Amino acid sequence: MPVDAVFAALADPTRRRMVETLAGGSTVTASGLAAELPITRQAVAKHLAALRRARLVNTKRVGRETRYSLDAEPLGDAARWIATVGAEWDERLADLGRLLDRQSA
Amino acid sequence: MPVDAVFAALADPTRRRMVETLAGGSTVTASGLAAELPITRQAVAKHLAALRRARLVNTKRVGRETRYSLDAEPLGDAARWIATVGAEWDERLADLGRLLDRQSA
DNA sequence: CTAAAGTGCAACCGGACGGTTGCTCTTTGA
DNA sequence: TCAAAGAGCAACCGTCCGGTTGCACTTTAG
Repeated sequence: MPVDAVFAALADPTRRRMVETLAGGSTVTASGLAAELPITRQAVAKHLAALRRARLVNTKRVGRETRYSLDAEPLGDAARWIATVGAEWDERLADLGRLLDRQSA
Repeated sequence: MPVDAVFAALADPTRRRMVETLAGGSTVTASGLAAELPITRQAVAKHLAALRRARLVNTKRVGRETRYSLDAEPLGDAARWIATVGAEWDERLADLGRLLDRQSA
């Protein structure tokens, strides 16, 4: 299941911060990203690999640097799962509400 | 950050399946859940503990059994994060964000 | 009263994870 | 041309995770 990798990727705060940075539409390199974070460039590269595993990020080699950009489509899959489960929950609440209305009348 | 625990909880397929089961509104015990899964009762208990850490599940002790029920509210937090970062990318995610804002108001 | 059911706690195991250091390779710019 | 920049690969370390077994405790049912 690809949604596994998406939720796993989003579970790490460093990775979420990276996604937030990329959300503006900017492309970034591992070294550039590491300059703004308290971790090593290699650690950043590992996080970016996890995001790439979740298809949340695209890579493009330009000369000696690798530029990463966001692909938000897998986010839709995760959101869809949440919305589905939540819909059943809301349906249950709707049922409970109708029951209470009937009993109070 | 509580959203850490939510995404981490949803990253495991067994845990997502449990949430789907609970989404119907039913309450369940660790033993009852283990009967339908290919894992031990103790493993189920650990998964339920992870869901409880994410506030996705409520516990209620009744006699000798512990009954678990779903609390979908933290799902809204996760969905809201996704909708925020993905709003510029996907109009559907923007719609989800507006929906969540309306429901929380 | 006693045995079974349901739970909780603790220890253990293999593997994945976050992070580091060290090295090599390619590309670029002065 | 040659050193610096950017990246990739590999090994290592401590910790967490999913899962198991074993045991003790409480509650229920016959």
